Amino acid sequence: MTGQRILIAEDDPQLGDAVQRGLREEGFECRLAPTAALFLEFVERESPDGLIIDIGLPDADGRDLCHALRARGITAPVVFLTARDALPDRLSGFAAGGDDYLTKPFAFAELVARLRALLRRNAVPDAGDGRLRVDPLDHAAHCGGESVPLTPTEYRLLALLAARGGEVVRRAELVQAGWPHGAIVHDNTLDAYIARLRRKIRAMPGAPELATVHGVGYSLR
Amino acid sequence: MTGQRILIAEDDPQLGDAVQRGLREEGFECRLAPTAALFLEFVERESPDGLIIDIGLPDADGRDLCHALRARGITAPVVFLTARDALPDRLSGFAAGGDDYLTKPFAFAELVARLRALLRRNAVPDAGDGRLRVDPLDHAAHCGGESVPLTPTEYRLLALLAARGGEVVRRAELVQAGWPHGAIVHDNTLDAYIARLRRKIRAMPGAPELATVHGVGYSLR
DNA sequence: CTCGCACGTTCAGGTTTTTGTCAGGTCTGG
DNA sequence: CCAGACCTGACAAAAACCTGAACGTGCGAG
Repeated sequence: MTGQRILIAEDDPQLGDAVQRGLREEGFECRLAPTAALFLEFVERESPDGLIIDIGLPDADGRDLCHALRARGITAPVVFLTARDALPDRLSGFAAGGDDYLTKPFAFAELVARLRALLRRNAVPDAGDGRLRVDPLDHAAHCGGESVPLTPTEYRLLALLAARGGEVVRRAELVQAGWPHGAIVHDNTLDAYIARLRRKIRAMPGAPELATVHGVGYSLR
Repeated sequence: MTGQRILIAEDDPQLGDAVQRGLREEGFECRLAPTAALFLEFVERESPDGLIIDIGLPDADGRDLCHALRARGITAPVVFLTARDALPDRLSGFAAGGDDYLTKPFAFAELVARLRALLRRNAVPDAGDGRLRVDPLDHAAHCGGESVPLTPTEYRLLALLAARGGEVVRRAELVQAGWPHGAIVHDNTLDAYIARLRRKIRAMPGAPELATVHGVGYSLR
């Protein structure tokens, strides 16, 4: 439920899917890239908070990929996944700029634990300047000096809106993010939550406005 | 890259010495503490850049020691060493606020690689000193002049909360930390312990509040 | 051995928070 | 001006949580 964004490079659809689903249940937002090329594209576009890279990708070695990321100034923590656990392999992973290394088969709980440990250390609180910040550490929205607590559903929705900056988020996307278990909710339910969020946000001075884009969705400025 | 100060808690003189010598060759400054009590003293006095802790110390569990460090606002990265590599052991290490976990016997080169990876991103996330201290040596909580004794389970829970400063700790994490042997406990059991902790904490003046974050977990302010 | 104590766990019940929905109104684009 | 989209206060059901009061177990003292 932290809403931190994780990007996964994994070509085995079964494993990739399992990891993705598991992380979502742990509250991460995540996205799967089956090739290094796609992965690079996503990284540039979405600047995720954490990266998981399978070393054996079809179109590149994961370590080379990591090296490329670091060369471009991307500093998000990297966890490598691999079938080979010989020592030289592990060392070359760290040398490439990785932060942790897990050997398949691994326990999913351990992946989560290690990822959390890395993210905890990487947390950069507060970009300041009037922007709205949704903080996974205290499950609240911050803006200016003020802050308001959020319920789980409110949190999921606002996190998505904030993650998109000022971009419009379609209603369907919001519904998917707010009710990840595929619950069926009346169309109106989203409206109601938007209203709640507006009221909470208004309580903070200098907070952005939750603007309606008629017939499409909402955006946060 | 040279001169980073590493503090090692290791009671086996042979292993401790080997690690110390090896790290010196890699250009670290380092110091060895054979007991938790000494380790705490050195940490306070020298504020090292990185910590290596053997979980099986003679006078305390290394995880409790780590808890205590985090509760005091010490944020230097921690690598655990241990002979046991069962999954619950590893998870409890991370839950204690550790950053990495190595199973003996380990390759020295890997220790260095992991330590370097951690130091590389030691951004010092700044811990808010909550004025509540948990002491692994007498298993008690201290605050202001007062102090309250804690039962083992209470200790594990409160230590995790204190280690996270004011951050929210998820229910699942608390259960994992409080019952590291994977015991199955009713959901309600955690509630009961929280209630007890609240009562004990309230007895101390100026103690932080154990706040509920509905649907997520608890936090200590 | 037996008692009392400390600790861990569970139960039942009451309280609070969250959630999904509705009804009735307002707004928007065509 | 109309239909459809949106807004919002209210509310009842559900979920989550709190707490006092047990119960069980292991252990040390007497």
